[in-house]
Amino acid sequence: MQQIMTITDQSLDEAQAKKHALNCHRMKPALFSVLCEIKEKTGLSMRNAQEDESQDPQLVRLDNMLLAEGVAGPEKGGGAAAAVSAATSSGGMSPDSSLEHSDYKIKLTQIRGIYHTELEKYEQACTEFTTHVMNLLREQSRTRPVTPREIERMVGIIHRKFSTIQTQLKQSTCEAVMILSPASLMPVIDLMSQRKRRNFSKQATEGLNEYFYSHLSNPYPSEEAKEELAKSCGITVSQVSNWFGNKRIRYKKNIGKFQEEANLYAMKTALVVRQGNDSPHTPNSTGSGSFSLSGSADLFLGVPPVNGDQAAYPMGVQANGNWNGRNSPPAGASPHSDHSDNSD
DNA sequence: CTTGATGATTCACT
DNA sequence: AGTGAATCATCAAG
Repeated sequence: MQQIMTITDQSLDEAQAKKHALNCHRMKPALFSVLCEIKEKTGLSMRNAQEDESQDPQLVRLDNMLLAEGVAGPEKGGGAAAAVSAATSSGGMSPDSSLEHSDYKIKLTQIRGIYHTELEKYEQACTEFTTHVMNLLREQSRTRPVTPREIERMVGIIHRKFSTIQTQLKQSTCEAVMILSPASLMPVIDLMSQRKRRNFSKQATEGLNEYFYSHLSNPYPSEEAKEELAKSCGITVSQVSNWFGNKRIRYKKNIGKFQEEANLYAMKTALVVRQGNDSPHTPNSTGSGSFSLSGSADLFLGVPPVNGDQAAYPMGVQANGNWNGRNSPPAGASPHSDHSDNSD
């Protein structure tokens, strides 16, 4: 036993020799059975039987994003040259905008290249390390009991450790692409000053607006709804909160201005509802419980386009623009305040 | 450059 | 903690 414990202190050759000697030692079978017994008693083999191999949601998200940005997916051609040709031959684009685009494409290709070489390195290192550990364990199984399940578990642990590295790689790649993509062209200096405000994508704004106007009587998404929106729009939950905060206040300040937009989204949502079945966003959080807004509850399709001045406001908001009973400024008009929910 | 739009931040309130 | 309101900072169009 002492020989085994001190084996790591010796030189490699010495250790190899000693190992061979130990393997052939007459006491080896006895030692093996003793180790088996110890193991059984301590219940080591039973521990952590559950092997939860669920996919990391963050990794999935990053994968999707990289795929969408064209960094992950299948290779489109051969490097920067292909990128340039792709940019120049991509439909009817004006010369300078295609020039800008080609620059962007080149940068994207660079990122893509770095990403792929790093990913390759990562995968190689991972498999190398895994096989190394497996070999070690197999080797050890000659002297101590090692079940296949244990090897499997060890491999799982290694993979999980490595996947954090992978996540980091993907995350930084995403960041690089994000910095690159919005303005198509951006000096590298901007890496330092990330205080810039960037508009959300059209898709994101549409998603947010859809929710806002289809919940106009109570545009306060729950935490759950915020998360869902954040996911579907590719922004963070706090950005969703910011957006709704801004939207509520700006809507309230100038309802007339938003009338057109409101009608547009009401129409849109009505169409979706009419087409039935699961819409991409959360069902409803109006509190009224029922799902019955087929053109009545929150939507206000009947309102004709108002030109600037106030005529018929959506029922969600009262004349002074209150949703809740929150601090209500000098109302003056009819204090018809109640829960504006369920406006039918 | 000006101006309006918009995302973020801050502060007070409940 | 969530929100309204004011404000700041940046973007984008003219």
